[in-house]
Amino acid sequence: MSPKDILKNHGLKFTPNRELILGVFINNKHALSYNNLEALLAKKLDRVTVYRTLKSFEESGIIHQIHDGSSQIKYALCHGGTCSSHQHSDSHAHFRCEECDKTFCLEEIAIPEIKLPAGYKKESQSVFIQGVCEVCNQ
Amino acid sequence: MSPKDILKNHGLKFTPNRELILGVFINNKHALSYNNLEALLAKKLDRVTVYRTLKSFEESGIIHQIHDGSSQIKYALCHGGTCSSHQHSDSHAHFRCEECDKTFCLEEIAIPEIKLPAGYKKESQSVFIQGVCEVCNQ
DNA sequence: AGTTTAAACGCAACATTGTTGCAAATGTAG
DNA sequence: CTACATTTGCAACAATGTTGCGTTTAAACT
Repeated sequence: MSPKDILKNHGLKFTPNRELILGVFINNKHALSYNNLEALLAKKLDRVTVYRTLKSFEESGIIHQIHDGSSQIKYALCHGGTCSSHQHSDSHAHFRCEECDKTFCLEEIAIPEIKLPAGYKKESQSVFIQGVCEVCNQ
Repeated sequence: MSPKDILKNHGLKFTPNRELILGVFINNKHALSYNNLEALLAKKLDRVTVYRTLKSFEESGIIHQIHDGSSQIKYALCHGGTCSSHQHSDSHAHFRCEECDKTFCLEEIAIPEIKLPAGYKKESQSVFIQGVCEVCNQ
């Protein structure tokens, strides 16, 4: 699906800036911070535009936030079409490789049920794993 | 154990500032960000001092970092004496209550083994759960 | 195609979070 | 009590993110 179609399907206007930013996500399999994004964007976009674009992508279910150990919030494409506005089915685990320092989604693995102590109610959970990825572990 | 003893046991000098900050952690069961800490410290300490104190507490195994969904890093006391310099046995889950907006450690619950895809090597993992805590869930 | 209109954009300014260098103050060992 | 390394506070800086506002632009509608 082209960037244009993705934007339209999520009810967003198609603009050159959005096409650029979405393209960077499509071409990179790992999660991106604002910092990463800026480095990958040849053309300089205003910082505000980038942040606002990230926010609208997130709110329309195109990307989701990932909090890895770093101080920056990273973003990655949502897959499977299960994400929508304000309801991210962000149920997969995230993995950061300590060698290449990339963070990505592990859609494949199942996350076992985690039991809370009595009295607690669970709304969402996130599992974050650090180690060495399959590319670096060779 | 008094703040003075805790500091001595971890090889840190005893100073009024450190006593104050450690006291705030002892009196609060939940994790604290710099922001929280500043609000709880009656006496105004310099921002630099607080950050440096947090860093030395962390490096000596008194507190550990917690990354909850917020943009700020939070800290909580290490329990069980299993943490030491640069080797935090941070194997428990963390929980943030959506009602009282407090984050704390769930030392009690066991975290099931999470299997990675072939080729990946796991070094550490963290489990973060959001929901309603036992106090608010009534 | 031309007009309209709400959305997107860029700029300036600001807020928060965290760090670095340096000189002065202070805790602790001897 | 002295000496010395550590801690502290100040000033300055850097990174990350937000807000307000006037201008531009995508796209819907004649």
